[in-house]
Amino acid sequence: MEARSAAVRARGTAGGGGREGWAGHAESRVRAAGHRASTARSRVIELLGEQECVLTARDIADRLRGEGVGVATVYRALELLEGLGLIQRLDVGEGTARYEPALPSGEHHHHLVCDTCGRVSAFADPQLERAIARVAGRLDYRVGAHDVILRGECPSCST
Amino acid sequence: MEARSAAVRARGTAGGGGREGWAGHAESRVRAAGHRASTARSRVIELLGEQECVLTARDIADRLRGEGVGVATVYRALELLEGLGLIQRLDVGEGTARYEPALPSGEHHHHLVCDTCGRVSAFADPQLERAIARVAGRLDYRVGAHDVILRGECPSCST
DNA sequence: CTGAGTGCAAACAGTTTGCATTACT
DNA sequence: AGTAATGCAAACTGTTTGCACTCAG
Repeated sequence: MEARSAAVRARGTAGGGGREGWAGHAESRVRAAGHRASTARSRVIELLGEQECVLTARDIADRLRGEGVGVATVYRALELLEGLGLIQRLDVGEGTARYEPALPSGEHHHHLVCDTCGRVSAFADPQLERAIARVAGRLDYRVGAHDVILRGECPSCST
Repeated sequence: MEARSAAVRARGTAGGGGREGWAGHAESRVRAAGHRASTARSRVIELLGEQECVLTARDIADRLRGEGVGVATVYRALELLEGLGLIQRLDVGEGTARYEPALPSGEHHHHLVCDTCGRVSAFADPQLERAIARVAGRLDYRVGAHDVILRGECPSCST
């Protein structure tokens, strides 16, 4: 079995991959929610859409600073996108939040964090999802979402 | 099925519950690792042992300030205890880490976070553990630990 | 005595917020 | 023109660190 995220290509604006679709989708949802189409926010969406793996706010801010986009704007954009359910925040515990596009299909994955290099990768497993759904049903709790984080050593660090 | 943590009573220094055992265990492990038995650190351990649910560093610092224990010491104690595997850090994403005793038996649970009141509770589920073990085995990754967080609305908030 | 451990305060990192300015609509 | 959105810088929050002092061994 393989870590799913690796299968998603980061392709700039060219290809027809799933993420390009996401950026467009996000843009129109933001529009539909009554927000203006500002360039700064579009850059943030674009960047998130191009990326195959999770990005920190700092990653985004650093790469957009050259284009005159400020940190505050990045955070505000992320806040908006998260509020609309267009991105998902991931907290692996090093004090820095990471963000990734939430696919409209609802299809999602979970994360592997390397204790050595800190890199975050992704995996998906339907049986795990089923186990979670089952336990969520048992509990006296209205469960709406879930995160699973596996920690250990990635292949390149364990050599 | 029930949220397990609720079954663990917080009983001060009186009873024979599992956590009292933990405090003693932790204290001797710290000793064995070559550290002195300072009062401040003992207070932190004691407090963690009495508590039935996760505590933030601030919770601990606030409650120990009266006894002259400083914030830095709390963080240093938590760092040490985590390094020895005696406590487990939990990050639910609001920027504040939470800590709870790690039982020597290796027995552990996962957490429910209420999106409304922010309260954190616990649950355990052997089948979920099995599902995680299975997926961990499949992946090309040396998985050493895992966290599962379910988010939603707790019974008292969903009324 | 000696140094591990401490408390305080200053330093830090990530994130949020106030406000004057910019630029979609 | 009107106002959402921005950029900057200052404010905040949680955590870490430098340093002189204390107390367990």
